[in-house]
Amino acid sequence: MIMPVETDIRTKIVAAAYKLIARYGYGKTTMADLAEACGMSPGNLYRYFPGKLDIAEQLALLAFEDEENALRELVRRPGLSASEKLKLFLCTQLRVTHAMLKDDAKIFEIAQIISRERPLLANQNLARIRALLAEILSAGNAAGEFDIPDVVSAAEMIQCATMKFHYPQLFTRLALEDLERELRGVLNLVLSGICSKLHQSASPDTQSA
Amino acid sequence: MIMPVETDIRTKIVAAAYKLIARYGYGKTTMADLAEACGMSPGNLYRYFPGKLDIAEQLALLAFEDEENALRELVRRPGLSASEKLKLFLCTQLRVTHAMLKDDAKIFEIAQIISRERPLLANQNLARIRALLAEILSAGNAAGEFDIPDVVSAAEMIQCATMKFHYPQLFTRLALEDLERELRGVLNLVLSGICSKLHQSASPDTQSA
DNA sequence: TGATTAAATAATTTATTGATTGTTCAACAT
DNA sequence: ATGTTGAACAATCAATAAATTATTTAATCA
Repeated sequence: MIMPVETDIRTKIVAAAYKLIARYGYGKTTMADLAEACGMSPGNLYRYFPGKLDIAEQLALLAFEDEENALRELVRRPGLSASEKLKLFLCTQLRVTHAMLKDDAKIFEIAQIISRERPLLANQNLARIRALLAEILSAGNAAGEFDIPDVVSAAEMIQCATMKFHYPQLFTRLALEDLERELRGVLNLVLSGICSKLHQSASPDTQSA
Repeated sequence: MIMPVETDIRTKIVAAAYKLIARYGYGKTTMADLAEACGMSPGNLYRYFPGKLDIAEQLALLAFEDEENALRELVRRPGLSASEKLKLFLCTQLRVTHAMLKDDAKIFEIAQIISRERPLLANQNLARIRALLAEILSAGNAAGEFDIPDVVSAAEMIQCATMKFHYPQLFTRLALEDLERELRGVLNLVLSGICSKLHQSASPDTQSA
């Protein structure tokens, strides 16, 4: 009863925040602007969110969720080998990040702010992505494509090995094509190590997405 | 004739700068302080260096050189397998960086400033380290330990895969032990891929430094 | 009584001003 | 003529005041 109403106004606030922040950036979007866009006083916002950062957190969580859903859909896609999925997964992630960095810098900034102020959330996002990676690796094991004794650990190590491509902004000014080339190279190296002997000669040569 | 004198004063300036910066940091070390320490006027410093940043650059180049020399000595050390050398090389690099971050933060800051203001120099340092990596890989090939078709490319990819450990300052919430564990995991993965079939069962299990 | 507001309060940002520092260069010293 | 300085100039930093923004709360409204 109270829940739906509250949820509707929260949702409305989040949607309005998304629009304003995409346009003006987080810092330049004031609570007064947001309240006006929602047709209420600034003080009323605090009945729905403890503070400005919490609204940003909600936006970041939605962005993480979108990313994870897209990647999960990939993982569940039939007709691809595990190697192909691994490559597609990580290349997609790189492309999405790179595109956002380029085209939606103001929204991207929210993820950065949240990563700094709420590191647990960023780590949870990484953990969920790792779980998806582990899923690919498990499927590769089950299909006899991979021979990985511990898929959870391997997923963690693959994530570490591809950290440069998860947070390209921290490491480099390289163009997307260069980053993709590097990522493909790293993945070929990694795949050489995890592919079972039966697939060793074929998988590292398979073309990526 | 002019050359030895000029070199001596440049060297003197660099040495004085090192002392002052190690103590006060780059930002708090003024050209006036430095000139006084060298027994000359501030204006005279500009006969030897175009600007303050150029003095910092010289210090960074010296630090890069020290690092590279230490790693080169490692690479040339007899009695270690290529796998062991690879692990030792990258673990040493991580430890040296981590220790500097902890114990010589003001000198470390210079490398960061130069990486930002003079990215070419930072990239050249990475390239020289990559060449040392390639040397290890070549030796592994020659010893029949590795089976790498293109050691230059593999060195590049190994560097990309270990980028997280090259810049530990970006992951300050991780303890050194955690970073080392991750690095070992990544290297085991990589080594699984580059070890020749004859060494496949032994090398990934070898204990690191 | 619960929801909302407008004003008050606290915190942060911005603008302004003065101080400091990097750099240049005319003047001076050798 | 070459080397050096100290003052002038330009750029940056630090301190302070003013403005703005986030948040809280007493008062008002439905």
